[in-house]
Amino acid sequence: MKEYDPKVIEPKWQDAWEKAGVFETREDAAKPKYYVLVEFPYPSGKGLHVGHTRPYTAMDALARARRMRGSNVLFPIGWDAFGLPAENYAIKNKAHPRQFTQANIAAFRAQIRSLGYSFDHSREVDTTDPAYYKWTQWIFLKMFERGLAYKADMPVNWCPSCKCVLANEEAPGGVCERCGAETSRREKSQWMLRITAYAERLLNDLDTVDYPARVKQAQKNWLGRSEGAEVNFAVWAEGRHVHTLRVFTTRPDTLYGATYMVLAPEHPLAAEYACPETEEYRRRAAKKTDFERGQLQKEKTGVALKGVTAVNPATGGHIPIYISDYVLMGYGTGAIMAVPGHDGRDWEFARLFGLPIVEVVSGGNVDEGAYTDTENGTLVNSGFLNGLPVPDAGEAMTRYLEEKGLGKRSVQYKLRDWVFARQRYWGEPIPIVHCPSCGLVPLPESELPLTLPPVESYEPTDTGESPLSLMESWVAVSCPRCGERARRETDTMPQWAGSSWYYLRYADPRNENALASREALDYWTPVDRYNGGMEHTTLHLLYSRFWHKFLYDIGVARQPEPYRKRTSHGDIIGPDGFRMSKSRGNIIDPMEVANEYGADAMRLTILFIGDFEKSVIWSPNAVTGCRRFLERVWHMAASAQPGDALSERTERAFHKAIKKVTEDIDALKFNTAIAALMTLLNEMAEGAYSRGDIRLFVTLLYPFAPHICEELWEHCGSGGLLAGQPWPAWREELTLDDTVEIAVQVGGKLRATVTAERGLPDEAVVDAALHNPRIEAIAAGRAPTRTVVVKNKLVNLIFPQ
RNA sequence: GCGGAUAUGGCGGAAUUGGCAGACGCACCGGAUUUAGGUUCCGGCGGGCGACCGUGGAGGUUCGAAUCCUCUUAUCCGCACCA
Repeated sequence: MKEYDPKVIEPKWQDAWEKAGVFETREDAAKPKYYVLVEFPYPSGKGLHVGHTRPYTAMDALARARRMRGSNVLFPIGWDAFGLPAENYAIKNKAHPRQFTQANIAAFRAQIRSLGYSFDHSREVDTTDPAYYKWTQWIFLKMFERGLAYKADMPVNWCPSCKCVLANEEAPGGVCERCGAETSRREKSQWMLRITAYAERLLNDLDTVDYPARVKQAQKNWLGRSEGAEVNFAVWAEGRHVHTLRVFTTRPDTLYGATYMVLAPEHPLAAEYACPETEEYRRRAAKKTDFERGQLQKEKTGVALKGVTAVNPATGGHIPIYISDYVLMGYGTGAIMAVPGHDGRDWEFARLFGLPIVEVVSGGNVDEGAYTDTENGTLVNSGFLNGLPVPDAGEAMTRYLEEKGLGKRSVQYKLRDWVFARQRYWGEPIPIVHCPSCGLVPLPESELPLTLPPVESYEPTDTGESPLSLMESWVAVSCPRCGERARRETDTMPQWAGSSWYYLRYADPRNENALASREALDYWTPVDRYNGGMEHTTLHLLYSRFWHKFLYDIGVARQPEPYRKRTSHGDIIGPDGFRMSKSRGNIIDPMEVANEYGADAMRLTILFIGDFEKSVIWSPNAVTGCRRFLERVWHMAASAQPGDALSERTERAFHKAIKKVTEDIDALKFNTAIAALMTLLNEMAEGAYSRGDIRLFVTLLYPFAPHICEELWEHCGSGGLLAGQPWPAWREELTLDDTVEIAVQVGGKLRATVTAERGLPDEAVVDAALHNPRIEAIAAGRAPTRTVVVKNKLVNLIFPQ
């Protein structure tokens, strides 16, 4: 037998799998389906990185094991190929972004293949393919139909030097990524998706899915549910009631302590009662980016709104109204009642402006600072609430407000609606026409897909519009409703669009009449396992849950939740302990590792290096160990005794390992599964072993290192592909040894061990322990006052002092 | 500030309904094979001469704690003026 050479055997088996089509999946009612999903990659010019290989290798092992265990496994891959790098490439090279995208996809496909991933390539999807984005556009139209897609004025980042609208990611720190100029905020009419309409269901249905606690918690925080009340404050000007100002508060119990009100600078009332001072403040606030507002969070600023006061509905007293940018227009009503006695921000602001601070919950010292830790407090200075504990007082005040028509119980979410437009070329065109008489008119479904026209320049325009806006022949269109001259929407969708429903398309990727057939969705969905990065928890994962729920509501999706179980891999950190980055020069290229040590060794290393769900430092030495292990498997296979019979000597070791490996793969404990195989190999090496033993061994190793296992399977004279073999079963009684080592403790400290038959009665175990010479010496003739026996494991003896 | 995690040998990490801490691998040390080796094989490997001591630190519960409780320190990750 030749030396182990991954460069020869790996392509050999990749070809064999492809030729046999073993990873191509079709519906089969006779088999249980199992849908394993990984986040599809953005095909960048840089190729696969370790961030891809960890989840892909892990899910590949799971998929391969599940196939052998008899499931009909759907393990698809595709390309999330819209996005800025392709567009920047196009700008630079004056070429269509498709060229760049196609080349990258080809490179990714080749790399993925060379690592031996068992994806079903016959089901590939590409978000930039019109046959795919036809359905992305279709979903958008359905949302528009139901009022979930709408246009609204939203502040955007504006670079005055590039004359360009930037996404938040393109303006880190309030500075244009491209030219370095300071960006400002501008109002722009933008497409929005009403994800907030689904906030409650997105929150409640988390109870119905199996996600890691940290993922659920992050989504809960992001959704940010708060219970409280809306309270109406009458606004007076020139001696009469001119407005009613609604505020949201989580603390209606503190209403007696509300000594002033604050409006967000963007609040309409602030414009109505403007004076030069407030206008100046509003201008300055408008210029600040969100980032700058955040930076200044400690220092309060503001201006009084002159000529108006508000009436505190509890006290009946008039209180002043301010504008300040510590109040956000995007949350609640854009106005707050300020309770400086019990809110740190209000306290600071009140101090700055010399406003009254009233204590309404006893226990703190409001002269020193806001007293906020009030769960167990009692109300004071609060009329009918005096003496009530805080929770009861909140309840009493809410009831009072509702009875008097002064307010009502209310729930608020931090979640904002989703800005669903980019002024870019390389995205799905939004299939809407602007008609002077009909307004926003959706394209008829029959005109989908609305494809991207070729343009001359891919640069955004001077006005910050998409380059599509310059394509007069494309933009000018007759209104689908009235036939008059109208113009197409020229914004495109954000990159999150295509990835919000791709897992449904995999079920039926070539369907021209529906995004997927009902039969295919009934068979394949929901996704059984979805693994992805923590960084997608609050964007992609939430967005796709939202789209899925919408599709469920209109009868397309078959279940209310898309993913039954979500898992999240930890990051791989550079060998120096820092996050991998170009500037640090600590990037590990998985293709280089695979090239040097083989794909199998690379896969094994990725899985063995640490707990899959935790972040781990890449250690170059770990590859050596894994490669060495494979070499050892190879050499042992070469020198195995002929014969198919399994050795009796290692029978129990095998049954233990089968159980361990099977269970660990399901639990994503790949590191311990591989450790168990190393242990097993060590035991095999202690004596003679047959080709049959090797065959069983490579069957167990196959999900992790498939190429070498196929080669050795063939070498051992077995027919067919290992990929098509059944997974071995274990017998529980053979996973246990018939003798056990029992730890003997005295007073909880280990003093000896005794060997005993499994299941020996407690008294006999104690007896054996007491006859151990070491224990006899300690006992010195005394009898134990107490004995604790843990069956087959341990006995603890307590002797009198 | 809020929320979530993590802390175990020289290193990566095992061990969780509380029951022999350090599985497995790396590195290292010794030996064999090898004229050579990113080879293979065998042995050793938490600390301490020892009684013993050891899972970030301090208490506690328990016959028994890496594991449970209280407090605390450090690091990492989200979110962040959310009323």
